[in-house]
Amino acid sequence: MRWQDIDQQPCSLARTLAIVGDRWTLLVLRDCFLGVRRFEQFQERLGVTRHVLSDRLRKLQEGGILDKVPYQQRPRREEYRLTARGRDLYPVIVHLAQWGDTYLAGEEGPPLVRIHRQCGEPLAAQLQCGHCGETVAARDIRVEENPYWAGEILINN
Amino acid sequence: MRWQDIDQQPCSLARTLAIVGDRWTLLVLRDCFLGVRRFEQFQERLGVTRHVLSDRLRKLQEGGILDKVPYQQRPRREEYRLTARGRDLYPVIVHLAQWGDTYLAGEEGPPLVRIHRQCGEPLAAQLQCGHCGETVAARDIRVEENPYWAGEILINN
DNA sequence: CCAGTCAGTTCTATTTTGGAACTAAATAGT
DNA sequence: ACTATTTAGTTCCAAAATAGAACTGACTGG
Repeated sequence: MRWQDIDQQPCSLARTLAIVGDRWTLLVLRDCFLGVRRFEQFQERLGVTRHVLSDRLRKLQEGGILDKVPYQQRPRREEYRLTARGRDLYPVIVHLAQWGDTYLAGEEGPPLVRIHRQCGEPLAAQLQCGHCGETVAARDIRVEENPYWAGEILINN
Repeated sequence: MRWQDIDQQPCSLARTLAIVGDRWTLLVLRDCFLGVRRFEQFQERLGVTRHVLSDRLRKLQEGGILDKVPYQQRPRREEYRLTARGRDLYPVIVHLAQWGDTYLAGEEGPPLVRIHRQCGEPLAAQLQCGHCGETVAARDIRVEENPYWAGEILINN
């Protein structure tokens, strides 16, 4: 199977990765959440080739994650801003970054600290169940299959 | 900059993506969390080429996310199991999948539902601050720079 | 002896990426 | 008027990664 056909699968994760799962894309989103909006600034900060950056920004736009909005006329120039849908990916970015903070940081410690404004402490990100409010670990979850795709997705061995 | 040098950056997210940010890798992890452990099963479920699968499993191993453990001798065969570090990536998988459930599912609805055993309801994943227990959105976070890398990471415009 | 299982490796063709140069549409300075 | 500068790209080619298929090795079971 070609990667470009991955969005044809029913799996929600596969479909999401069809938009954000390419090389560089999640780093582009990292910078979006740090306030970066312009092509030149993405390019300089990431070190990605302009060609690839252009492609990724277009895909993020098509996926409804970024909006391309003009910030000046004459010459017309546009910048990229997170949509509401895009902001919903924040937990993904935070958990990936926190995993790196925990397991991959050097002696100097992590380069950035995320402070939770409400409590003033560094954010210790956890997965929470919106229903009961409890903190959730992998083993607390049981997976049920949508009967429509019965037998295709879960393993039963 | 080449993608393979991305782990040289101080950014924790970049370092994490050096391990899990390649095509197919997060889908391999999805299957790990569904209980898949064997090469043939990953290959059949994902449709990824054996070559690439072999490469990704090796990188996940080297990154401490999977353990390769023998499940039989004669002929010796090995399977791949999530380590504790690997299980810590569960929130990433859940949030990516939930984003797809929300924005990309077809009329039939999402293919899988994750049930929170403790409360019996479908998981509505949220980002929680481990300090105060509150639910966190992107705008609740302020970012501070480690003085060691002063000026290199944040934008100040 | 032959077919089958499992976890890969090897091979070639196609696709994607990296690096550099180039373009377009202006503005600012000399 | 000419030149340099800014910004957001596009174009070109070489190098690297991926897709698809076949092949290997170490067995087991009939």
